[in-house]
Amino acid sequence: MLAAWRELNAAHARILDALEHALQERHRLSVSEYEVLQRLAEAPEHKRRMQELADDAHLSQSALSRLVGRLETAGYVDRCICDYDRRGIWAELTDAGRAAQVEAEPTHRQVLAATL
Amino acid sequence: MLAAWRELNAAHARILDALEHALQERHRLSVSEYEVLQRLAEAPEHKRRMQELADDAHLSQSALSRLVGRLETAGYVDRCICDYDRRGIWAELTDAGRAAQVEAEPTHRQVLAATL
DNA sequence: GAGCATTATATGCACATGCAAGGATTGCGC
DNA sequence: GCGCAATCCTTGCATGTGCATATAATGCTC
Repeated sequence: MLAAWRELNAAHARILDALEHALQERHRLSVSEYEVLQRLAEAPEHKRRMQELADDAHLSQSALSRLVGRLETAGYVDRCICDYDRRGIWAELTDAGRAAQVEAEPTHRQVLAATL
Repeated sequence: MLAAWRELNAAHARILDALEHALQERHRLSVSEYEVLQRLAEAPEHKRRMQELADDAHLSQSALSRLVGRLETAGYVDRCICDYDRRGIWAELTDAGRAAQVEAEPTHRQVLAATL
């Protein structure tokens, strides 16, 4: 039980480290940032609610809010208000954001292939 | 490949969160802090070099240095200089530290049993 | 043994994260 | 329609983390 947890932890740390360094070095993206771009790329209309993204990325609301803020500053994402529930916010991938995700995808895939 | 990584990530996040909250609530310890106490408890003479502990906990040197600083402040660990290599530092579990680890162990085990 | 690269740890700094609180909107009960 | 709890997001704050650097000790080369 303890051994299994330690193995899981070790594998996670190893892969995350490799991803983090490769994505940062080659694309100036953190793993969480790339993960959000990827989820948006998969989503219908390239849109997703903030709370859904937080769940996807295993982040708190506040952490995700600031992460999307960074992506917005970078021009990768637009925030727009949900029509039928004005509390909600859609994060929507821009063309530049989609391009960045497409560019980073091979790196992501290669690192997984090498470490998983 | 991607799916496997996402599953690994999800499992890790779920278990880590549960451990973090339980250990914090019941014993005022973070997961990394408990992990270090546990490794020290397992070690011969309850002693271990800083670098080894950093590897155990998957932390950077600096993060581990400060973590041991916190454990020292709490009275759970002593730092002592290595005789035959005066650059090296042993972190040594105190009686209070050992007691804290023994007290927290059931929590750790229960959470793993419930989530793993 | 003098100089220099290497190893082991600590610290200044920047930053991402979580928690708690705030502000806005919705929906439910009456 | 009014009040009030619940939901969705943002922000102030404290803190843990990594990177780069500083300090100290070792060992290697000549």
